[in-house]
Amino acid sequence: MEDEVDRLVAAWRRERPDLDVEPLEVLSRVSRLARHLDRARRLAFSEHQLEPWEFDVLTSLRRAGAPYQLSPGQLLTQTLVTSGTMTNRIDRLTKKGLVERLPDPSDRRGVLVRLTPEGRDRADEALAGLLAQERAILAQLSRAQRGELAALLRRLTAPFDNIPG
Amino acid sequence: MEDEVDRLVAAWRRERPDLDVEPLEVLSRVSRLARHLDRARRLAFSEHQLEPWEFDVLTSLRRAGAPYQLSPGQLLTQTLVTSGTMTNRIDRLTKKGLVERLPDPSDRRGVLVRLTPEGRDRADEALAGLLAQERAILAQLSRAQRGELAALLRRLTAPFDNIPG
DNA sequence: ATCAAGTTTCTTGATATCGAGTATCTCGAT
DNA sequence: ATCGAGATACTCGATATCAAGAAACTTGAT
Repeated sequence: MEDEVDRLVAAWRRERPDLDVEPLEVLSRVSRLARHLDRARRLAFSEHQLEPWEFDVLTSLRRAGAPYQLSPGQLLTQTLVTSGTMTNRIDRLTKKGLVERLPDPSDRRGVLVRLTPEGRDRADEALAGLLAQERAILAQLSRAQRGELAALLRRLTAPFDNIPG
Repeated sequence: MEDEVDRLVAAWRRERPDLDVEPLEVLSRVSRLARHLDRARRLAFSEHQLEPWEFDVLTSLRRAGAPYQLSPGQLLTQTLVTSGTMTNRIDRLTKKGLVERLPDPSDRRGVLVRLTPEGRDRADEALAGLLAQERAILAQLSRAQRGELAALLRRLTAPFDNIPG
C-alpha cells in the first residue's frame, strides 16, 4: 500500500529530478511515524489521566528498579529533552504527588528523583495500555519482520545513543 | 552495537518479567530516532536561518510544483500539526516574506498559501543540506538494507496515512 | 428559497519546550 | 590548601504547540 512518503518522494522526483531523494524514503517515514505514534499515545494515555511526557519520566524511574530513583541528568539521556525542560517536568510531577525530590547524599550538587507509590502504580497501568496499543499497530508485520525492523533501526540509533550525541 | 532501547528493554524484562515488551524494540526506536533527527535537523537548518517547522511548510509548497500553492488544509495532512498551529505558522512565514496568503477563487471560505520567490530559494538550499546530512546518517546501512527498512516502515505508516488517522 | 449539516480556517487561552545564562559543587593538579 | 575546569541542576524569557470552540462559507435536500 502507498503512503504519504511515496507521494512526497514522487513529487520531489518530478520537481527536482536533479536530486537524489532516496534518504527520505527511510527518514521521512521515521519522522512521520513518530508523530502518528505521539498522537496515538496521547489518546491512549488520556484514559489514565497521563500526558506522554509524564509517562516518559515515570516509566524511566519505574524500570530503574527499587528504590525507583534517578538523577535529573540520567533522566535527560533517557527522555532526550533539555535540562530546563526536565526541571520543569519534575516540578509538575512533584506537585501531582507522583515523584519527590531528594538530595543526593554523595554529591551536594545533585538531586535524586524518586517515584512515589502512586507514581509507580500509574506507570504500571499506563504501560500495559501502551503495549496493547503498540501490538495492534505492529500487527501489520510478522514476528520475523519486526525483528528485522528492530535490527535495522538499531544500526541508526546506536551512533546517536553511544557517541556524545 | 547496543543502543539505549536495548538497555531499556533489558530493564523492563528485569522489572516486569510478566510483560511482553517486544513492541518497544520497534516503536521506542522509532520515537527516539525521530527525536535525534529533530535535533540534527535543527542544527543543519540553523546554517540557513531556518527552523524545522519552517522547512516543513516551505518544502511542502515547493514540491507541489508551480505555482507553489496549497490550502492550509492540505498543509495539515503533510505536516501533521493542528489547524491552529498551521494558522500561526502561515502568519509567521508571511511576516518573514517567505509565503503569502491568497483568497481561493473557487471557495470563499478557503485560502491558498503561495511560496514567494525567496521562500522557494530558501527551501531549495535547505533541502540540499538536509539530504547530505541524512545520507551520512544512513551510511550505516547498505543500499539494500535501506530499501528493506523503507518497505517495512511503509507497512506501519500506510494505515495512518490512508485511513482517517 | 431556505435550512441543516458539514467544511474550512481562524481565534483564544493554557501549557510545554527550548536556549542561554547562573549558582553551586566536585575533583584533580599543583 | 587552593585554584580552575568541568559537572549539575535551576531560572527566566521567548516561542511553539495543542484543544476547543467560533465564524464564514458550501452543499444537498426539501
